[in-house]
Amino acid sequence: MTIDTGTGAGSNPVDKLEAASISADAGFLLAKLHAAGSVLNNRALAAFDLKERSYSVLALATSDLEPTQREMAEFLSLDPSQIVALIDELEKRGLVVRAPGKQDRRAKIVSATAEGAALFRQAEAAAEEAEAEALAALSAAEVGQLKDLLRKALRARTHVTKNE
Amino acid sequence: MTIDTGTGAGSNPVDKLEAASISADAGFLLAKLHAAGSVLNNRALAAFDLKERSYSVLALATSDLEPTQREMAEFLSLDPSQIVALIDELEKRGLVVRAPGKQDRRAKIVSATAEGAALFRQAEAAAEEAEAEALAALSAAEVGQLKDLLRKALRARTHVTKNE
DNA sequence: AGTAAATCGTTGACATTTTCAATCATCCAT
DNA sequence: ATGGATGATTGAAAATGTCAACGATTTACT
Repeated sequence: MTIDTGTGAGSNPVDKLEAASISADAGFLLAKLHAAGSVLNNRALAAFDLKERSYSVLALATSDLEPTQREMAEFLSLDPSQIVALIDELEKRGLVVRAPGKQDRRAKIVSATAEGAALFRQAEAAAEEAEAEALAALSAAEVGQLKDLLRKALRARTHVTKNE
Repeated sequence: MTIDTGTGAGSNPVDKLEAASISADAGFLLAKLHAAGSVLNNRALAAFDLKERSYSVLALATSDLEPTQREMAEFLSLDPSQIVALIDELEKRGLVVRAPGKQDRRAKIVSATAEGAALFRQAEAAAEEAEAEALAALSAAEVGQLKDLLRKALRARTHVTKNE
């Protein structure tokens, strides 16, 4: 695997745009790093027939938190109907199962099968590699700082919904 | 100094999922904050009939950097054909114009009209407010840190394209 | 207990966004 | 000059996002 770091000599002609005012925008920087990371993530996960979406659902199902579909939807900022499709797919592959909620039988608790958990562990390792690659320019300490800042920014989030 | 936000009163039932391993993933945190920020951004920009996408294009057009469409596409991590549509729209509204490239007449340099620049300045103010809201939990110093880390992570980026 | 309102998952329709191949015009190297 | 690259554009196909409606439950109220 050759990591083609071209930045040395070439000085991409696009770099000039970094002088634009929008480069100072946190949302823009966030979007860009997220986009770059997604590519690497999806590339790594493709080996397991997963995408970021299904991977994150599988991650929640593998935890012992007994998440319901609705909780997943909210946590992942997805529409509940999207969760349905993702779980249908994972269930068809025998990676997760739906069980009725204990106190609320409308709800469905999604949990990973043994296979699902095993696949997740492998995928997780690949995802961690991808993350390392995406953040290669940062030291371990800086990665920690970055995560802390992101978490802190998110924590106070007053549950932003799209409407209203 | 422990800033124990949140858990006191509401304690959303979804918060339990934060214990999932995926919460430690930088890509996931990035995605989540980006999603939350986008909602606020788009909400703020709607007042000017702009979305994040058209806003960022307008931002580049307003700069004196004379970006071509291809440069915009690469800089914004968008497909060139998407840029076409965005600029068609902005041009129809009289906010930007296309001019043939100086050395390369295939290329088209996009620049804002006076109206476009004026609209951008207003929209920019609104976007800054939205950003402040999205990052309200961070101090000014922390916002600066966050931006620095994001920029640093992006700088070394070896121009990741989707296909190999 | 009985009823009305709210919630969960699901489905299906529709809009928006992404992705990609094909095309024309222009540029660049030989 | 000719052939191979590159920039913009178009259009089609696939993937995603959004939303309203529905049956099955739960919850709140009387």
